Amino acid sequence: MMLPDLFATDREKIALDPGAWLLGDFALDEASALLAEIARIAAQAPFRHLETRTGGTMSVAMTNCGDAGWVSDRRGYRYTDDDPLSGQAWPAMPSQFRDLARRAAETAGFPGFAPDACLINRYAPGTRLSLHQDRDEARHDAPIVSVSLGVPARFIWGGQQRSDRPRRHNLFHGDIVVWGGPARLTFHGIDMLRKAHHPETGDLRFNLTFRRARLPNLA
DNA sequence: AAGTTCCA
DNA sequence: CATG
Repeated sequence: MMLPDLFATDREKIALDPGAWLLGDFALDEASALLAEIARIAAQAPFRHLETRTGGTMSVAMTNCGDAGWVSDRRGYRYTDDDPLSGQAWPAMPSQFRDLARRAAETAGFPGFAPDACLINRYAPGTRLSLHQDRDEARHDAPIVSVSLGVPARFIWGGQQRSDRPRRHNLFHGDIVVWGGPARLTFHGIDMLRKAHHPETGDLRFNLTFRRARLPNLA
């Protein structure tokens, strides 16, 4: 509707910046199936709280699927082929994930997106993710595709410099944000999650973040 | 600073 | 107590 995103995004396509779009409700029809896949992945590669280089602990719980998974520990940030907890490869990326990410990217003007990594974030009440860039990927020509599920959150959308004043947008169950090209390294984050209830996730929010982490980006 | 704490 |  004409009203800003107070309660729902209602399949709007909102331009955040050149190369950055909020696709309201884009994944709504398949959200239940996505949550079921998350549960299957988490049974194999459990959610865990990663440490940062400086000894802090992230409040967001994370796991991954795909050929590469994002991890943080006292050595820093990087992508790994295997889950450090099990020594086994990360669970395979479900074809539904791959297809959804490709369609969302295409809708945002980035055809041919072939993600090889999907970071899965789980937010409980009080969880936050402070302003950062996604810059650990081997190439930055592929976009980022971010899928929101469950309890709504306040998305912090900054600029190309950390000092740029961020704007904020609500992200609801089924919304997707895509950013690439000139927006690929935009600073972003999530405000502290407010306690709320969603019929499919209880008081939790899940986020799928698709990236191209490794070199080949051929279809 | 993909962290936490403090303070206006 | 919420926000920056």
